[in-house]
Amino acid sequence: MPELPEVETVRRGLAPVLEGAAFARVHLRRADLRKPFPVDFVERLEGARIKRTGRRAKYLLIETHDDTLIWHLGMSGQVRIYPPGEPPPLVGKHDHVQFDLSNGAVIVFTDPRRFGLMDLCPSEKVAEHPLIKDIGPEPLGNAFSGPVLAAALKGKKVAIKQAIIDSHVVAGVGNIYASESLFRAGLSPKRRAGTVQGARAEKLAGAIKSVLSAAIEAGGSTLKDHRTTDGELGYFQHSFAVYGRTGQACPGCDCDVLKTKGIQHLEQGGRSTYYCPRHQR
DNA sequence: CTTTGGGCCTGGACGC
DNA sequence: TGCGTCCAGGCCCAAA
Repeated sequence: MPELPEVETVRRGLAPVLEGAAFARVHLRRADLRKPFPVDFVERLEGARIKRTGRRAKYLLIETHDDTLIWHLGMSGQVRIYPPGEPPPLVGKHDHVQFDLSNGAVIVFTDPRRFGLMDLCPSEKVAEHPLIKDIGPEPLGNAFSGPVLAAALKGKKVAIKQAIIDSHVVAGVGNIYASESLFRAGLSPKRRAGTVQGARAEKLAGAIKSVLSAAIEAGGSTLKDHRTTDGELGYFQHSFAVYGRTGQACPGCDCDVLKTKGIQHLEQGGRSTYYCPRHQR
């Protein structure tokens, strides 16, 4: 499911409910998702007070005094908050984890495809965690800029589309926002990554920032699975310029769909890419 | 070192 | 209605 904007949307929903509360009970309904849960997962969390919520790339970071819960939503993960006083939810087939909080709220993690994962890590060591340590800069942070992106792309022979979904290059950009960013930057997804330097890198870095920021403001994009923690749909999918719009008119140029072919679809590294060949070079 | 491809899972859409 | 096939927002890891 989720790329950076969807995970950030979930984090923003969780923050006011989690911060300052403690995990009262943790219900684990299976031993593993993509990876096994730590054997002492429940006992380490129960009773722990939550100091803050964070996010690194597509990982949610739920920081308690001792441990930080590192939580990935995978492809199909959803997080739902049931406020205090709501009747306890029925346990669904794919509801794998439930957190009962000291403030009475209940958090349920549902993940049909089970590509999500949870791990625990001493809070002071999160940056060195194997899942986290090699991730590139946060695209919305000051550490990400045209020159930084250019340096990461230098010498790369893969297509720029594949380069920007590589988490070592920049954190949190997945398949949808890669297409959308390249559209905003006017760059062809097929262009060799190493040729994106100087002004082109500047433009692409700016495009990544702008599209991710806009998507967060819209509560993310809901294609199938993504929901906010209230169960609401995101609505940025209505703002897609190219993703999933094969054959439709390009919103960035005046190409006549009857004469040209409009938005095109191609496959790169086994993933779908969408772009306008006239608008993007 | 970089790049590619397989694998992990389920469910929904589609064609017959 | 039922069955098979294909596709999906991620990412790890082995192999080339």
